[in-house]
Amino acid sequence: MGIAERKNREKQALRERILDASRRIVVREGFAALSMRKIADAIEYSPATLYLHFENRDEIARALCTEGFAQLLDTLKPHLSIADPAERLKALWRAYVAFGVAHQQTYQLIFMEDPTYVGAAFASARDAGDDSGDAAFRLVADALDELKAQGRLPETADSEVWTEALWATMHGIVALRLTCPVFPRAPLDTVVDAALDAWLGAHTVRASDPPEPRKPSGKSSRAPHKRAAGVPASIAKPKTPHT
Amino acid sequence: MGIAERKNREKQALRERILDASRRIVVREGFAALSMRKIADAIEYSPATLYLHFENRDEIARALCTEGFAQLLDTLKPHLSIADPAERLKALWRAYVAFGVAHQQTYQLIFMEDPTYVGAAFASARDAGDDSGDAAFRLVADALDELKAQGRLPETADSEVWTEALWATMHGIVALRLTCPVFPRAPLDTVVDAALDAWLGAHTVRASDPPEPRKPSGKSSRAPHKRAAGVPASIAKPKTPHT
DNA sequence: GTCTATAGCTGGATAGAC
DNA sequence: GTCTATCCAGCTATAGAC
Repeated sequence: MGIAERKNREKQALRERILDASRRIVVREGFAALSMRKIADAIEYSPATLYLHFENRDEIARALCTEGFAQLLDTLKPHLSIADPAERLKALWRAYVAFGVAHQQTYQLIFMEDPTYVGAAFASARDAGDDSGDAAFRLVADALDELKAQGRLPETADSEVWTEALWATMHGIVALRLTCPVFPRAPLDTVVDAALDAWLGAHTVRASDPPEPRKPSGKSSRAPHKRAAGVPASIAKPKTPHT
Repeated sequence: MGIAERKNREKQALRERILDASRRIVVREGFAALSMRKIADAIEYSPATLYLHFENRDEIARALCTEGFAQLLDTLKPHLSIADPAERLKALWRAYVAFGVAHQQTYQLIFMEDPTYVGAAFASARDAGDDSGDAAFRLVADALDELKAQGRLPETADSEVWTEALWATMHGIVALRLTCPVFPRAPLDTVVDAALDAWLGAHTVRASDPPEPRKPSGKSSRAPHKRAAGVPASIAKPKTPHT
């Protein structure tokens, strides 16, 4: 069956060339500029040929999303080994923002273009046995749980909710940066770090601070909370139901 | 000059009809679906006529942005009279997010479409004597300063930076909501409130806490934002006693 | 001021020859 | 598998008649 295999390889190869060309176009000119004609030109095939490898333009777009999403996750991976959960989270989200800014068009394609694209990226990651989309979610939530266990986050913090909120924050920073010229006036890193500090505390690891004897009382024992070591009041304080 | 005035009025009226029709199209079908042909159809004029009132499609888009931006600011206005700065900020940002979700296409047009549009909205608000874009910025920053003065925010918090970070957070929530189907899993309000609590503290007013002595200079590194008497024209109700 | 008519372009997608 | 040729649709914008 050597012949069939070779043909298969060649087919795969062309598919790759199509995606390569598409990626280059998107990166250079943005997703709006991606047309079948342009791709065909770039790879020196006729437009009709593309349809033998992809059903339509959307399928190419989704393939690019999947790729880009995997690339993003790869970028984050190295930071997972950081022991301290707060530092780990900070490194992760800094890398996330850096990716978004460095790969504007890719980031935009994945998260800001067509709602079906993100879904596809998540789903196809799932299908690939590579549960990475949801896994990334869990990694953040787990780190938050670690922090909570160490008494460094309010007990009332729901790690699922916080995960989404953190994501929104970082996405917002990237998104505004890409589509809103008046943002930011401060250096981007400053804003990122301010946000991370607000969420996770401005502290470095406080080995000295013993995990606080958390009263299970839940209700705000309006504590003599020393606003310890740069921990923003907002975070250090237990949540009280607001009026 | 009654005749000239009537003609002028009629011209204005048609301009309005064009914008009305455009707005309806954008709201119903999204900005991408806005074409000169479609507008002309909707108002039962020929496409050519549109060019007598607007230079091109972009100018119509920018006009819609300006409108939408003003509408957004109007939505926020009522909350400016809230005395407690934390509560004021929470109300403002909740309203901001609510606007974004309720007027998806408008929000998207202003902040997520073309980078030049936001700029135009800000700028034309400025030209109208109505310094509202920047004013909104200042209102948030001022509220943060109040909080700081009351010792409810860490002294190291740069209110300019926090303003941008808060904006990014809320924008991220809206943006993800609009373009990312997997977000949020938790109810949207929950995420919004979690974010607001994280930034501003879950506390209600603590009258017992003595306002901390305020350092006049702070560490606001960037601009010499003097603007001392610069109370915003349109938005600034008698509120905000700023420093 | 308003219309008709149209130039001129870009695009997705397919039929049918080779 | 690949190409040529082509259909059809949509768009912006303008020229010139009325």
